[in-house]
Amino acid sequence: MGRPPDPARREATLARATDYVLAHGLAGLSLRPLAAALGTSPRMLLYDFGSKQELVTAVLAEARRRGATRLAENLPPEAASPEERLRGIWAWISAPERAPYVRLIFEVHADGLAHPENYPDRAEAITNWFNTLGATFRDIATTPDDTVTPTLVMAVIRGLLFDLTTTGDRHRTDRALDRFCELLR
Amino acid sequence: MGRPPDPARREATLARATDYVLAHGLAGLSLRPLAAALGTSPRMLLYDFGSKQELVTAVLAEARRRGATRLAENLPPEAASPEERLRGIWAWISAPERAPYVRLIFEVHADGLAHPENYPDRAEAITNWFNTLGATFRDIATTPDDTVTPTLVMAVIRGLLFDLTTTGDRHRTDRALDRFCELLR
DNA sequence: CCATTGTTGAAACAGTCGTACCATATACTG
DNA sequence: CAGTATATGGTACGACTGTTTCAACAATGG
Repeated sequence: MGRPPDPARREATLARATDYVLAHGLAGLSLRPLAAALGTSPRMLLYDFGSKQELVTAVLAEARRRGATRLAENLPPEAASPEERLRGIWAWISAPERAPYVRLIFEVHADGLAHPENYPDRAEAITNWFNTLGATFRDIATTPDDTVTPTLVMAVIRGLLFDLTTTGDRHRTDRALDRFCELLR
Repeated sequence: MGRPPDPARREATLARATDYVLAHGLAGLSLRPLAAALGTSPRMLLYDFGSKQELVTAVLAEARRRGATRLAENLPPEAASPEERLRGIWAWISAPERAPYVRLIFEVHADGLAHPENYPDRAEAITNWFNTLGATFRDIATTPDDTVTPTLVMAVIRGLLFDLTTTGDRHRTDRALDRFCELLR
């Protein structure tokens, strides 16, 4: 008996909170402004998520879920050559529409360096869909279980993203990827 | 007339504040704990630096200055081959002793993504000594004023640092650099 | 109706933050 | 000595933080 629970409310809040975090970043996140933007109250956020830390964890999980989904939708066909796939992924991840996700990745990484205790599964949590991405390049590896080539490919992508987000110099970063493709041949 | 100013105090405070920031990170930096650790008071920090923001700016400038100095001291000789220089720089920057600097770089980068207004000269401030570093590889460029190859080299280093600081997997990241060296030949 | 369970608002708590204000101490000149 | 400039300590302000407490309201079942 009693009033039936409404799990949909928490889901809806989580989705909109994730939008908010992607738009405003993780660094200065505060319950009151977040609640105001979501049309709810800090009281309800804690009611639904228990604590700010748990809310953040849930938001990051949701963001990761979204990223993985969007990536799966936009992966170049298996049939394409490794180079075509690399170019496709770079074009996708470096597009302005992905900027909020990219920023969040760097924010989480930096926060994880200062507070590792908040990210118990940091290796998986942060690099999860980067690793998924890296698996795409397994066929340019030297041996079947070579993890080194995917690591290098991912490092180039991450490093160029660092550069691009800092300097905004798209031409130079695009050409650096071209150069890497040449080296891979 | 009057009591003579003591500029050395500000310098000493700046040096020790830089130590503190390198040890504790930028993210949660707060005047009271900082002052306590330095044996001074928030009052004096503001007296010497004007505001927290100006103090942070000064600390970052000092950290950058130190990084450039340490780098200059440890640069492999000009005579060495590009590959030897790349390996030397990787060994230097990825050493545990450089971890505080590396963390600070990633923290500043992430903060700059969220608050670009605090880093008016971000392209220079953040990438300054990375660019200095990149200049070291000018001779493996395809043309005299090629900025693309240094960009790629720096991206590999930054990307591998991201990976190493996240996963702690030194073996895999070291081998990824080996692989990059092979590609460069 | 009542009892029960889920939901929500308003307010307060205990703390931290950067910073400003006021007094005082210190070290120098004349 | 007085005069004057720098250097400090102490304190308080106003705004914020995550979280708790208490009360009320809503929707169900009996």
